[in-house]
Amino acid sequence: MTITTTQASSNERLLTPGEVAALFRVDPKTVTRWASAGRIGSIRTPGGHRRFRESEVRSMLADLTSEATLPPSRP
Amino acid sequence: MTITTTQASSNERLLTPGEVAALFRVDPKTVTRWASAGRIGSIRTPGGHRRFRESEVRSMLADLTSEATLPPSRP
DNA sequence: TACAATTAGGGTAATTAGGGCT
DNA sequence: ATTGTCCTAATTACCCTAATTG
Repeated sequence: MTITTTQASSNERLLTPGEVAALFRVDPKTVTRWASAGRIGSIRTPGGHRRFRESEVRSMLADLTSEATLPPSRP
Repeated sequence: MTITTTQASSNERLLTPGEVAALFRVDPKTVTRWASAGRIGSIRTPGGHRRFRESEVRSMLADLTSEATLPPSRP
């Protein structure tokens, strides 16, 4: 099952640095550093504050779930 | 408009390696080894640091507790 | 306009990753 | 075989003030 939420960027829900930080269990400053380093896409408000695409954040969380790929059981 | 949050694992509370280590009374490095060996699920921050699901950790702790509390239960 | 909360910056501690070793 | 400790490099957390947000 592949939920391909291909939403236009206009309808995309945006998250604040604090919300993203809560999801990753990190400090909001850390999310800012990710954006500065280009590790996560960001949109700037006219005042300079960052906003993040919810779909991108969720996919990052889901993708990094499994650490060690469990090999299939030996028959 | 009612958005039924279909978030499988994203809104799960996460714990840091140090927090998990404190709960198990082990060194944080040991928790890292568990993750590398696939004995415990882990999520990676974009920077490479690991986060662990609180529910999974609690479940593992419950198993330890029952093992330490209950006498050998198999006839 | 004023207000409380959040964020952007910059600097300095504290954790963590990774490997190797006992 | 699993855990603990030592090391370095990298990432993250907490301190501050000023600006933006809603």
